Amino acid sequence: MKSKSKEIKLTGTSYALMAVLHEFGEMTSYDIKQAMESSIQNFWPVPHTTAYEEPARLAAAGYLTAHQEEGGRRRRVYALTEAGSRALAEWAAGPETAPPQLRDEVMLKVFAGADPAVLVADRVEWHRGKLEELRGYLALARVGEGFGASERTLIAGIAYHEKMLEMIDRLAATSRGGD
Amino acid sequence: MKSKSKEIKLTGTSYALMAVLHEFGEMTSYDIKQAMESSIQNFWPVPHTTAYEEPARLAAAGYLTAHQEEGGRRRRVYALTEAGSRALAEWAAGPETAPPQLRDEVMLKVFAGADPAVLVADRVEWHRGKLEELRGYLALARVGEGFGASERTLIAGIAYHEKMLEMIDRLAATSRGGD
DNA sequence: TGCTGTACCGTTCGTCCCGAACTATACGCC
DNA sequence: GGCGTATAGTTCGGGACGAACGGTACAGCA
Repeated sequence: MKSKSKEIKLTGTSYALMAVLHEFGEMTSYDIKQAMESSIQNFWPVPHTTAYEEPARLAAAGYLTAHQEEGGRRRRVYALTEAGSRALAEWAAGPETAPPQLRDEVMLKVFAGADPAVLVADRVEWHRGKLEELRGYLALARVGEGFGASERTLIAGIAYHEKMLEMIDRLAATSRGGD
Repeated sequence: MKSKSKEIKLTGTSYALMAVLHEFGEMTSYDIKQAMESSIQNFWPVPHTTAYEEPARLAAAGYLTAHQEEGGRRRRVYALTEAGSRALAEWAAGPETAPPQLRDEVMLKVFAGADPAVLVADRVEWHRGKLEELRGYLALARVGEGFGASERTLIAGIAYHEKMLEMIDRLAATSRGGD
């Protein structure tokens, strides 16, 4: 209708990126990357190159505007277009969601016959580190702009890691007791 | 050394597949698919086409043998080679693991501003369904061959879904109470 | 014995996604 | 003005995904 922009498939990652732009307005790729790290990272992880490649894709399809700075790093600044906002809102309003997916290499190794002991100890450390990290982001978010989407996501992330730690505890206990 | 087979990168998915072959021996793609569904599915989901494409890749690289049946469906039967077993064992023995990754579209939608109510209700149902499914597999596994890798993975899967349900409860409670 | 319905089984293909490796810019500091 | 380091940005090859489709087996029944 409004322009002969290339049709692309909007994926979860596309929406994640647009949601960030929706919350914070104009951003460079680097800003996007940072914002994702301190918000939805836990529930939708992406490699940092996504913050460079995906906006270009979305812009080509008309969901984002892009202007490149003249000097210096010649960064591109992205913002949602009307079409982008609409697509995001429509998607968010729909009741269908794909089932959640977990990828856990520790479990995979255990499945392949590995001894859980060391792997699990590292994993516990990892979750604890994540908890600290998220609590840090949360503290910043509260000081900053009050209550927003990022904050809710961070709270959920904290709950998630706590539950995972409980799960590890429980599995360790039962395998000690029940074997 | 032993043959000029093509070098490929072994990914988590490669090892998942080899682990299944290690546990059950010779299998067709379809068998592999079924076995993965009733074991590591929760911790390493893959689309069913993987069970057809990946073994071919692995066989070309010398990690699997393949013979095709003569009549009927002309199915290919795969088995681990020496090289495959070794690669799997070495990988499983190593202490490094990639951090776990979760992808959750419900959280993503909430982040994008969606109302959690309906989404969460569906999600609770989904986890309950999974619990039933896994308990079913577990019952079969126990009747079958006794205690194996699959069974341990199923038990962990059950713990996982239970914890996720707890997490949802808790988040619902705090957002009701704390808002 | 042949038809038809349905469950089971297998493959192709275009696009998306990933991560290793690399390059470039900014800026403080000696 | 050169050096170190943190920050910012890009390329590219191949793995992964999922929609769509095609083939095979077999039971039931005419």
